[in-house]
Amino acid sequence: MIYQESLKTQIINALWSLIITNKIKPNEPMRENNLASLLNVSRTPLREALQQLVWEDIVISEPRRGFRLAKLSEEDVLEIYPLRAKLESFALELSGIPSKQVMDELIQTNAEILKTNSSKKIVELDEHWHLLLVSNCPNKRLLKAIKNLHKQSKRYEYAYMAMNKTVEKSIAQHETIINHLQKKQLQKATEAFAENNLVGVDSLINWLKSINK
Amino acid sequence: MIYQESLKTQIINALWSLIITNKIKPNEPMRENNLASLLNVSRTPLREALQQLVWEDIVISEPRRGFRLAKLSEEDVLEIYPLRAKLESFALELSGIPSKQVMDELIQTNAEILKTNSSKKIVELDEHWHLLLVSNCPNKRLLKAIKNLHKQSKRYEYAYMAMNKTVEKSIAQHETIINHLQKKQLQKATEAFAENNLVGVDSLINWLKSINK
DNA sequence: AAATTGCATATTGTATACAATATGCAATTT
DNA sequence: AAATTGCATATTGTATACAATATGCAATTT
Repeated sequence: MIYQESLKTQIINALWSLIITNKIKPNEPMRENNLASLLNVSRTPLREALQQLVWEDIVISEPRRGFRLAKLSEEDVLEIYPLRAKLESFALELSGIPSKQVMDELIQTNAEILKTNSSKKIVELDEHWHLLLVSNCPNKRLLKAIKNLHKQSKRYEYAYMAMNKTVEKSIAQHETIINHLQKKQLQKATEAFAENNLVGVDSLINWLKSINK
Repeated sequence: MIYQESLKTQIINALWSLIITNKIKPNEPMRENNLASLLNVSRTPLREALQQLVWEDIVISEPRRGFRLAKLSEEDVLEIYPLRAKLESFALELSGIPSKQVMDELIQTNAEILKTNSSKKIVELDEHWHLLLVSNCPNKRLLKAIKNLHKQSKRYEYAYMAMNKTVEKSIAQHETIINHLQKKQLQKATEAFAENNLVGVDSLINWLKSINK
C-alpha cells in the first residue's frame, strides 16, 4: 500500500532542510506568503507546519507578528544537552542490555563514524547510534522527547561544523559504553552515556560566544 | 496593555474543558464541523488547536480519518507517571533548595489540600504544589515537558475521581519532602518527590483494569 | 530637527470554498 | 446468502477570500 505523506509533513521537512542548510538564518522572520510561494503551497498547511515547529522549539511565534527561526544561544545549549543526557540515560536504563543484534549494529555504526569524513554524515550517524542504543525503550513519550531534543541539537551541530571543519568524534566514548554493555553493566553504561551527551557542549558554547561577541 | 488570546488558544481551552468534563469521551471521534459549530468558530483555528493537542498526546490523528480523543490506557499511565517522576526530580535537583517564600507557599498549599473536599480542587492544588517546588528550575524545556505530562495525567485523575469519590491526598509525603528541604537535604527530597509521583499509579491501574474488563 | 500623527501597504488571523478521500448502503454479482 | 461493486454523502485536506492588526514612511506638529 502506498502511504502518502501529508502536505504538512512534507512542508515540515522542506522547512527543516532550509533551516539546516542556512537558507533561513537564525532569528530571521519566516513570512507566510514568502515561504508559501517558495514551496508552492497555500498558507494553510504552511501555518500548520510552522506551528508544529514552534511546539518543537525550532521556530518562535509572536502573536500578530508572525514566525521567526529561533536563534542559537548558549542558554539553549545548556538546556538541550543536559536534558538530553538525562533523558537518554533514563531511556537506556529502561531499555536494558541490548540484544546481540543491536549490539552488532552499535559496533558497526561506530566503525562507520570512524571512516566518515563528511561532518553532516557524522552528525547523522551519531544520532542513529544514540537512538539505536535506546531502541528497546518501551516509553514512547520518552523517545519522542529525546528525538525532539536531537532535532534541536542538530541545528547547533550543523551550524557549528559549517564553521569548523572538524567535528567531535566520540568514538572512544561509544566504545566504552559498548564495553560496559557487553559486561552487562547497565548502570555504568548509563553514566558513560550521560557523559557522552555532554562532550561537545563546551566547544559549542565557546563557538557561540565567539560568533555573538 | 490588553493581551488578547488568540482564537486557537481559546479553542484549546474550550476543548480541554469538554475533555475533562467528559463531554467528549475517550476514543471518541472529534469531527471538525461538529466542534467548529459547537464552539462557533471556523475549521481553520479549530484544526490548529486539535493539532496542538495531538502533539500533546491528548488527541490522536489518523490521516484522512480525522481526530479522536486519546483513550485512557494502562500503558499510558505506565509511561506518563514514571517519566514525570524522573523529570520532576531532575527539575528539583536543578532548582535547588527553595527560597523561604516558596517554602512558605508549599506549606500553605499543602494545608489547603488537607482542608479541601472537592476532588477537582485537590488535583489542581496538587499540580500547583508540584510546579511550585520546581518553579526555580532554569530549564524551560524541562518545565514544559513536565507541564505537558501534568496535563496528560490530569485526564486520568479527573476521570478516576468522577468514579471514585475518594482521591489520594499525598499530604504526608509532601510534608516529608518539605522536611528534607528544610534540612537542606536536596538529594533526599528529590528521591521522595519521585516516590510521591508514583503513589497513585497502582490504584489508577487497577481502576483502568476494572473499567476495561 | 525631533517627535507625532495619519494613512497606504504588508502581514497575520479567521472564514469560506473547493478538491480529494473515506464511509455507508443499495444494487448487483457470485 | 455472502461478497463485491458503484455511487451518494460525509469528512478531511488544501486553497483562496476577507478581516484585523502591524509596519513604514510622508506629512504635520512641536
